[in-house]
Parts: sequence; structure tokens; C-alpha cells
Amino acid sequence: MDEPARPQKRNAIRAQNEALILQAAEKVFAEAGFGGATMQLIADMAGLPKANLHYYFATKEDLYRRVVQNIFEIWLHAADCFDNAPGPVEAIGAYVDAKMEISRRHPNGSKVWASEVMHGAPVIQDYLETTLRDWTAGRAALIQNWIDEGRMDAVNPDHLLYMLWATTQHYADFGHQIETLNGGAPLSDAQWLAAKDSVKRILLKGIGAV
Amino acid sequence: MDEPARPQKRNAIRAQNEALILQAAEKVFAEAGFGGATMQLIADMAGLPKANLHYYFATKEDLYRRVVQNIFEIWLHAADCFDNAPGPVEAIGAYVDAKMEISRRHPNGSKVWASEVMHGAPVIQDYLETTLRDWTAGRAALIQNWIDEGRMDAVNPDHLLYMLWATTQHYADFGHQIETLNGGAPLSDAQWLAAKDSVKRILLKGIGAV
DNA sequence: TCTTTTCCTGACCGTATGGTCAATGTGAAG
DNA sequence: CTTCACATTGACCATACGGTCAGGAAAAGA
Repeated sequence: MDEPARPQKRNAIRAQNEALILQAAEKVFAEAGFGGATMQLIADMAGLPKANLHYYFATKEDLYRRVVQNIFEIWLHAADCFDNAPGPVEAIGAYVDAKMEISRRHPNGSKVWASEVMHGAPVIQDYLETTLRDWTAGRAALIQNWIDEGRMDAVNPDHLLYMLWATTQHYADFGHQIETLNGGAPLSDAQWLAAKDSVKRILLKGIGAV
Repeated sequence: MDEPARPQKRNAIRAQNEALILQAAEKVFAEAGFGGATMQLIADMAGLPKANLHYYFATKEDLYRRVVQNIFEIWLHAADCFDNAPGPVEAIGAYVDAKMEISRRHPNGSKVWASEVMHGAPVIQDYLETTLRDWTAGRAALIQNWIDEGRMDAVNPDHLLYMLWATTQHYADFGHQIETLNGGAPLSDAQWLAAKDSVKRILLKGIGAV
């Protein structure tokens, strides 16, 4: 194709390389953890010299922080369906679907997040205390409204949210275990559908949503 | 107390030091991951010189393997209540109680296990393929029996087990996140009880267990 | 074309890590 | 007391890691 000296080739190169590095970093951080990951490994996976990584990201921690923030954005965005629903069945059903889809398409991101939280959230503690806390309080209030309206059982909203997170993210974080128990093969399309249906059915019936 | 030249003081010393090291190692591996953990850190936490660790455990990987195996044993043992129960309500109720208690008392072990599985189970893959696979198949058959006897809904046994693992272990693996959302304080006795009840109530009702 | 800014990278550095070892201490057996 | 296996540890080593930098290539502006 023709590439007639684009006016903003610089910006394109930067954007492309940053995306390339972030993608490789997410995979390496997920597979090896922050401590086990090396800049050399990420560089090799991205097909770039190690020094080039430090040109775009000053330190390993900066790169890691960007990866974690990206995941957080995706998850927050996935919760939109929670708000635009008329009731608990639609909201929770759509939320489970969205989060299961993320677990399937973004397993590495989920693992990096899990690892970060398990290690005490050294780099995203402020996000937990602000954005996530606000988000959680908002959804808990929403759930409480549904309870007050008699549209579902009087369950503890916080623990319900934890169950939603736990069950959906488990398919990403423990995907290797599930795959092993599945005879070594990744879940098929049908099996993913069955997983989604199982989770939705048990949870929705469990909270008495009508 | 009197210590009149015990006949097996040697064995006692070995047992005590190994336990001390394993305990410190579990904590450090949980907080920093395998790659982030250092033998020096473990040694400091155990109050021993680093070289002494290598006297009892040849390599970092050996020490790590022992930690993971210990956790696996505890979890397998916790599943006994699953078998000695007359029906799904008692079995699953007792299993949730047992696993929640482990999450509370052994959060570091749970984190190490989660980390190991997330990174592709490099050191316990054989356990997954043998012991865990057998265990899972056995419980899935048990659940299927209950379904056939009409004692619970026809849910997919595998996905039900995944939900049990996910919801209970979440309280250990994501304990820091839960604590942050709880205003920075660990869950109180009452809150742990509420968590257990929430999980049991939603799951048991969700599978239509009577 | 010339200049400036951005991009790229091989070579290098200080440090921290996992692991070793020789020397020494310490219970127990004869 | 002597002997011997077990236990302890400071000092040491090779390696690998995160990060730096000088100098060159390539794009954008003049």
C-alpha cells in the first residue's frame, strides 16, 4: 500500500509500539507474576530490543501499572449493563455474561489483576479505595432497592457482588485447572455457554429473582 | 522445663526448623509470588541464616513445592465432610463451611495455590491430573446421584464444583480487596458468619436442594 | 538541503539473587 | 574422652536482572 510520508507517522509508531509492548507485558506478567517477569522476556515476546522498552516505559513498575490500569478500565466498562437494566434478572444476567466473556477473551488481564490484589494491591490501592469503592457502593444500593421492592430475596448485597466476581473471574484465573479437569482441552463454545448458563441459573434462582 | 538430653532431640530440631521455614515461606510466597520471594526474605522471617535454609531445603523450588503440597493436603482433607453427609444440603453446607474456615485461617496457603495454578501449575501439574481429577470425578458422580434421586436440580456438577471453589477461595485470595471495601478493616466474626450464610443460602437455594 | 526532534539499540554497569563451601559447633554413641 | 554424624553459618561465587547511555538512524520541519 502507499505510505506517502504520513503527517503523523510518529504518533502512529508510538501508539503501535506501546500497544505491542503492553500486550506482551500483560501475557508475561500473567504467566510469571511481577517478580518472575523480566524485561528481557517481555522484549523478546514483543520482538523488540530491551532498551526499546525502557524508551517507552521508564521502569518495569511503570509498565506494570499501565497493564493493571488497562484491565481495570475494561472491567469498569463491563459494568455498564448493570445500570441500564430494568431489574435484577436482566442486570445480573447481563453482568455475568459480560464478565464471563471477559474471562474468556482477556484471561491474562484477569490474572494480572488477581495477582496484584493477592499481593496487597501495591500499585492500585488508591483505585480500590476510590473508584472501586464508589462503584461497589452504587451497585449495592441498586441491589438493596430491588430487595426493598420485593424483586429478589433479602441477601447481603456485598456478598452477592463478591460471588459474582468470584464465579466469573474463576474461569480466567483458574482456567488452567479447569482445562486440566476438562481432559487437557480448553472449554468448547458449548461448554462456555453451559458455564454461563450454570452460573446465571444458580445465582438468579439462589437470590430469588423473578 | 526439664530437657534431660532427649533421645531424639535431633529429630525434634529438624522437625521444628522445617516447620518454621515452611511457615515463613508460605507467607513470603503468598505476599510476593514465587518470583518475587527471596530466600533471604524467608530466612529473615524465620529468624535463621539463609544458608541454614539451604541445609533443610536444597533449592528455592524444593521449598516452594513443599509449601504447595502442604496446602493441597489441607484442602483434600477438608473435603471429607463431603462424603460423610446424607444429602446435598448437609454435604455442600459442610463443605462451604470447611472451605470458608480454611480461607479465614489459611489465607496465605490459598494464595500460594492460586498463584501456582494461575502460572500454569508448573510444579503440581501431575497432582492436578491425578489426585484432583479423581477427586473431582468422584464428587461429580455423587452430585449426579443426588440429581438422579431428585434431591436437587439438574445442574452441571463440574460447574457447581467450580462455583464452590471460586466463592469460598475468593475470601482468601481477594481478602485484601474485601478488606479495603470493608473500610480497611478485616471481616469481623459476625461478617464471616454472614459471608458463610450468604454463600450457603444462595448456592443451596440456587441448586434447588431440599 | 540543513537542522531539529524523535526513535532505536548494542554495550555496559551496579546490584541482588540462588546457591556453595569450608570451618566450626553440638548432641549422641562407644 | 574419643569419635562421628548432624547442625550451623559467614564468606564467597557466578549469574541474571533492571536500568543507563552514547551514538546512530529516521522522520519532521525550515
